[in-house]
Amino acid sequence: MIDGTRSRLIESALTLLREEGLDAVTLRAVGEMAGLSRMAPYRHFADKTALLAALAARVMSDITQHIATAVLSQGTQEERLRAFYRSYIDYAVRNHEEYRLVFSSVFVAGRHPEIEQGIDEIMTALSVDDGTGGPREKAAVAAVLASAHGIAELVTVGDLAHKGISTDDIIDVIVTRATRP
Amino acid sequence: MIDGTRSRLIESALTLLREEGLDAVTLRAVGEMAGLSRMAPYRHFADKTALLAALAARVMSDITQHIATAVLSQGTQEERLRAFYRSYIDYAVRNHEEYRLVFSSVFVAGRHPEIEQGIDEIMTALSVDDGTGGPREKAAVAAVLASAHGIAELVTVGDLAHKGISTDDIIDVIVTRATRP
DNA sequence: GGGGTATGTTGACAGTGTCAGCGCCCGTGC
DNA sequence: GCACGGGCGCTGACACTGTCAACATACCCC
Repeated sequence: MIDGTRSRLIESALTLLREEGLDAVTLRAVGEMAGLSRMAPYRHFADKTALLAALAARVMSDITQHIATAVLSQGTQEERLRAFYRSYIDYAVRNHEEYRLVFSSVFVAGRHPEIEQGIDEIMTALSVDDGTGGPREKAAVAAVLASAHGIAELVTVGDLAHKGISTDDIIDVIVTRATRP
Repeated sequence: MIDGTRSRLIESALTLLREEGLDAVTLRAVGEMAGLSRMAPYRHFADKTALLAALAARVMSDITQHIATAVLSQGTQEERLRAFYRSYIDYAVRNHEEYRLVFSSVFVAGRHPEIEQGIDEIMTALSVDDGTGGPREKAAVAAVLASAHGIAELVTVGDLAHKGISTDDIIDVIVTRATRP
């Protein structure tokens, strides 16, 4: 354990996020839950945004793991792709408070390396076949991640279920197109 | 003009959002910019979230219009699809502060009808051909919107440009697959 | 032992969303 | 003509937030 207090703070924040939502993640509450004072987080994070970025990275590694186990048990390329979409969206819908923190408006591109690294890891886990990765392959992987994320948000914000649109149908459309010879 | 003050408040909020970012959209600032006091918004919106939802709806109609003009000038189905992706992502990247408000974590599925209606409108504008819309067609339309949104967020949060992944390549992968016979 | 660094604490402050309560104006019914 | 009620607006007050400053304590190296 390199820095026990730091990770204890992150775990406290994660618990608060899961049990009471993003609004409940205040520096005071995080400090208290970790058995410390309200200003303690400042010894480990520059400010609240930095704590949230670390929390987001923590969540992303959770997502990556959740997906990895779901994908690994599958055989064909098509099955793996389908399992990826299902498990990704499943995670996002079930834990949408923490999921959406990751893409929350507090983060700006190029300013939070840990988040971008998390995205990298998901992409790497996704591109099983060709580690070489020409620009075209990279783009294909990005397309998969992008559409998975898009579906997840459309479901949680746009309430697709009540529009008579099934998540499985969307996945089916995409996977069928992607695996067509 | 049904309710002048209400829309003036929304426009003030939009100006603040564009010029100073989401954090600058406080009830006090909005009221002041509209020439009113800090509590004035409460006569027109239940609370701050309601104001933000109305603002999001306002932004969505902007997006819809921006896309509609870009798509209309195109001929073939493939060209239209490509124009849709380009203009959607272009808007999101250029105005990402307001764009991401729409999918911001303040909104929960099923609780903000104006936002869901906005999503409906974009989808309707998208499905030019078959207004009939079987479940399969609806899913296809949702897939397009989802992937466009996903790319937009991956670009603004994940900083794809610095990973050597081109937005145009992603669009190309998707459009090619979608329009393949 | 002495000093420096890492860690944690309390005090204070400006800014926020929101509840209460008060004032003004205007249309309606008597 | 006038009381009245509702729509619209205002200020006062409050609890809560992130954060700056200043101070305390523990530990390590010389």
